[in-house]
Amino acid sequence: MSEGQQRTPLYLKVAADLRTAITAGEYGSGAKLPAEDELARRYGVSRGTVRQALAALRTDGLITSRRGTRRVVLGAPRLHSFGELRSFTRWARSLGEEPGGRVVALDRVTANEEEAERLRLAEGAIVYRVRRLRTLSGAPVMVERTTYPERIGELVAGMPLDTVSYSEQLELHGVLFADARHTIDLVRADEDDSELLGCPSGEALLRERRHSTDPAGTPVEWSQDRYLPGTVAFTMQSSMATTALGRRLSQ
Amino acid sequence: MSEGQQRTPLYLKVAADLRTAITAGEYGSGAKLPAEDELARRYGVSRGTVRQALAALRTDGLITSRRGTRRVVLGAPRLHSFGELRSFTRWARSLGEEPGGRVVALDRVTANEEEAERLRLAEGAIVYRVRRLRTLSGAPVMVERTTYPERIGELVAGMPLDTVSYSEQLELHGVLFADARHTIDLVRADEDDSELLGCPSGEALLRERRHSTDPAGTPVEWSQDRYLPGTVAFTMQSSMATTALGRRLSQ
DNA sequence: GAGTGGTCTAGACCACGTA
DNA sequence: ACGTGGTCTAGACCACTCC
Repeated sequence: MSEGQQRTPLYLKVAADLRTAITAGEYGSGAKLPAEDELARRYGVSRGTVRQALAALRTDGLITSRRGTRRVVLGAPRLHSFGELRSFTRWARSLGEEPGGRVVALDRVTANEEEAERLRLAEGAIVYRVRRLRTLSGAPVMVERTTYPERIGELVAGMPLDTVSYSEQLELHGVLFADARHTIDLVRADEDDSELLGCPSGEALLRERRHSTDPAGTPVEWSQDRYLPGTVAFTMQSSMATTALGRRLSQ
Repeated sequence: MSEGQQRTPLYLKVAADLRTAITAGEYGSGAKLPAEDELARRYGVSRGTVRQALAALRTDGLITSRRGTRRVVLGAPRLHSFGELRSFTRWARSLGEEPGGRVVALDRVTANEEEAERLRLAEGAIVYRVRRLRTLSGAPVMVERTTYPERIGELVAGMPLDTVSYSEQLELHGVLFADARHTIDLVRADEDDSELLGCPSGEALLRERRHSTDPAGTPVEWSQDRYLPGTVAFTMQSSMATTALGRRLSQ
């Protein structure tokens, strides 16, 4: 018997069901969720599976939890999936905006010290540097400077210059993104930024630096994105239990 | 027999042990961790406990994981604990810097619309607005505007004006912080910011807005912090499995 | 095919909150 | 005292990777 269907884990189905129930307002903000045992009975699964589902909602910031009382609904979160976070294109689409992009430069070079370290390559290894201007409904929003290791850069270099989403294309080629580390701070626009974004040189920009790895832990991308003021805000959720967020001194 | 000792969960001990082993360099970046069964045997715990420990390292961005292969070490993360993230004082101390603060204004007022919504209070409820200048080793770094619900504001108002850490004092009074939602973007310094921070009016500042709740899900704080450029960077970790991070359009 | 992580179950005991 | 979530165990089966 062929089982063509992709099986979703049980706990994800439970989580999805609870998530829709919450966002549909079945539990108001501040309401109490049913007990774990009750949910287990209701969904016909074990308590462990329910706990796995609830943990997912917890890290999304949808609910609290503490020993001794029922879980409490915090409210709808409006955070983004990993895909929307990683891909400008997906993010734009999820907002109903029309994403655009234009490659400004694409170079095949030997990695400098920082690139080699970030991408965990030997010094002098080949990398591809891509600079792109990203637009939202035609208006310039962000300048993206990305360095790819050779294997992935080759794929990027082979794509048409007007490719809207590299991420999606790369995924079609089997390049998977699994983890990312982000740093957000403020920088001044240099001459290139100023020309591309149409802002004064020296203007403050919101900068996100992103270091992504595939499921095997191999670095696949090292990027530096600079956003015009007023175009973007980053949001995140942290909790006593799970925190993957920090604050650093600059540089 | 009295058991005076506070018991730490087993899985946290295992996680701490693995964390130190990793940061001590026992596993180089890119190295493979022992299998779950092996770790379970080594620590004398069940596989479930090992998995709980590994999950913690995963959300810290220390390791990857995928079906079929051993977990791979990504490297030392340098993210902060929830406490260090929430408290300017704790953060500063963890860097070896000397935190300071000065209360600029403390008002007992009726909540405006935004405050009422954020703190989930009825419109017209009493809140406390506190404005403080925060310093690092004497140098101005950040202006903090915080709104507290009445119950907590009363505690804050009763503290000496030179109290360095409200957070720690509040915890001593039994006020616990459990979850927080953060938004990071860029704003222009207004007259007050400019005077306190000693920067030109209109200067770009890095802004963090923070909305914290206690373990019961009750809002305890709504704060807006404005950092001088070049003093701070925010870092975070996201992964395909667990993402509590997003990107929004401004406002 | 062997090894490994992902999912799931069933049951136990404990720590905390509330009444 | 009781209900609830947090921790922990033991065992099962599956999906994936790599040899």
